Amino acid sequence: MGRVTGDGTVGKALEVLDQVAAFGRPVRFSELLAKSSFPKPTLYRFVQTLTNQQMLAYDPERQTYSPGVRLVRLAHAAWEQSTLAPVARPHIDVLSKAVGETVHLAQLDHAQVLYIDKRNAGQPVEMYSQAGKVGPAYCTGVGKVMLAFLDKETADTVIEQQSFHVFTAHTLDSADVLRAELEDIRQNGYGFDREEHEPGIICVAMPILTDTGRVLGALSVTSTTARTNLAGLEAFVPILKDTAAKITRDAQNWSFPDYSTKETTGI
Amino acid sequence: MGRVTGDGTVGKALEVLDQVAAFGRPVRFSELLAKSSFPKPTLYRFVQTLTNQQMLAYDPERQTYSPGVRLVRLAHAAWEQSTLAPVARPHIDVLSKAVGETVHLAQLDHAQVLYIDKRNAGQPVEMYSQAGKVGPAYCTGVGKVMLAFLDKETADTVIEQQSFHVFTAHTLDSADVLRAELEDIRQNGYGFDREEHEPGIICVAMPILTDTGRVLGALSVTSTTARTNLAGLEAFVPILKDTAAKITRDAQNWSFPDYSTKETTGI
DNA sequence: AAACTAAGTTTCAAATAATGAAACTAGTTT
DNA sequence: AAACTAGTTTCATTATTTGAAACTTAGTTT
Repeated sequence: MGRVTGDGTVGKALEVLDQVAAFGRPVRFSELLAKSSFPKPTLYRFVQTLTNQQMLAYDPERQTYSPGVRLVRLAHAAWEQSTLAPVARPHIDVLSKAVGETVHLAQLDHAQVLYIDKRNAGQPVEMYSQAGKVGPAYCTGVGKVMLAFLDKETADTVIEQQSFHVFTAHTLDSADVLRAELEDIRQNGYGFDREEHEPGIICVAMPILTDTGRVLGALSVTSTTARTNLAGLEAFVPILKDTAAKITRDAQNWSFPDYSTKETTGI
Repeated sequence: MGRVTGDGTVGKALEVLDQVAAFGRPVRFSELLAKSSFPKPTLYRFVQTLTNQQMLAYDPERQTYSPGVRLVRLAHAAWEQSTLAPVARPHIDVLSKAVGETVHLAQLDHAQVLYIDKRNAGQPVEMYSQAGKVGPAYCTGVGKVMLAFLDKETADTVIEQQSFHVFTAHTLDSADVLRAELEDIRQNGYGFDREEHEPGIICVAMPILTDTGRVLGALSVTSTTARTNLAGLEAFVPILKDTAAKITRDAQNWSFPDYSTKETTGI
């Protein structure tokens, strides 16, 4: 660990913010200190500053810090402006209704899959997976199809960063096995998750590419082995391909209004 | 508008981030410069740093900046840990099914309403599209019920910061009118939005308070004048009160696991 | 109750990073 | 080709950050 930060004070403060978020629960100053490479007073001042700025929230009762609400506000702007979500939304709605299964929209963030939208079709079952959640790239459908269409150099960098942690009996557990799988995906134009991340959970995934072949993101339809199988999911390939094409089209035509009138919005 | 930042370099950088988000669309460096109080090279370096850090995203084609994806990841952690959303989720699900109308969960952030969850009666969960959105406090149901139960000092500060922009013929347009309305709300224990923000849109709102009366957030059921009226919405008061009470209870019992095992999660 | 311990907070001189006027570069328009 | 605009770099000055050490609580042990 202890990666070089660069970007001066601001970079260091953001590193602290990431560390707090990485805990996944409210965390005490001393716990943070134990994991941090910063000396005590330095870390202390960063935490104070971030708390003042509402980037962290302090619970005086438990004496713990967690990521603050200001992030929620900022992220809404990010989601609307810097992700595929607003462009893809209407198409995902249609897709979701047509297939009657859970649909995910994801992008690549560093070496991880970042889920940016989701539709629970049928029953709103189990997991509250939400926009903003991250997952591994090497063992998810969306992750693999995005990796498959990256340029070689980027792909190598990203593959190197995969943990290849074995989640199930089907998890691809090395770069070599993964590379072979990616070659297959390039041939087909789409990919599967064969219970590689969670037992019983399978999906078909389709990359969303620009006209020039650059990876924008990926779509997937998820189901369970109890309800269907890979052949069943493969039936969704045409509609997935169609949806991806529409998102590509709209993403390229996407242009932002050049007036800055405050929205009168209705929630 | 040239408010003092404090918190040194980090505070200034975050001010820049807010400014970018405030545009609500991708923005050029020069546009940002025109609105910013920082000299050109200073602003330039902040924007560079924030872009390096993925807090901003740069579109080289259009030469514009927008809030970056790193925020989406961080906000997920904030949403799960520093808001009422995870505690309220199951209760809102129940409420939403029972009332068959749109349900909102909000908190107060500075002087604004921050929506942290939403259920669209018809469709299943459609997250993040609305979580993170901010709205005015003086002319929304959730805003007013939260203001009504703040301690006097905080309330005064917050009321002072309201714009009292007139959205509709029913918008409360001054601090005095608002204060009278808040008194009413304190009497009743709940409040309405009588088309104050958008024509045709009405809601009942219920505060979520701790045992000691501190404001945690607010719930609302929204509908349209085409479908119902205030009397119709008032029928939801008992179930709203019940839901709020359950959220209060769970929020107080809420305790985080003290192990930090990485989640094996299933998306 | 004194001594010990751990967690959190403050101090302050030294080290470092941020600052911004001015100058420069690369496009665009007159 | 001159004038203008947007974006970028330079560098001496200035201000902020840094962290070892000391201090303050609050909790625990002897």
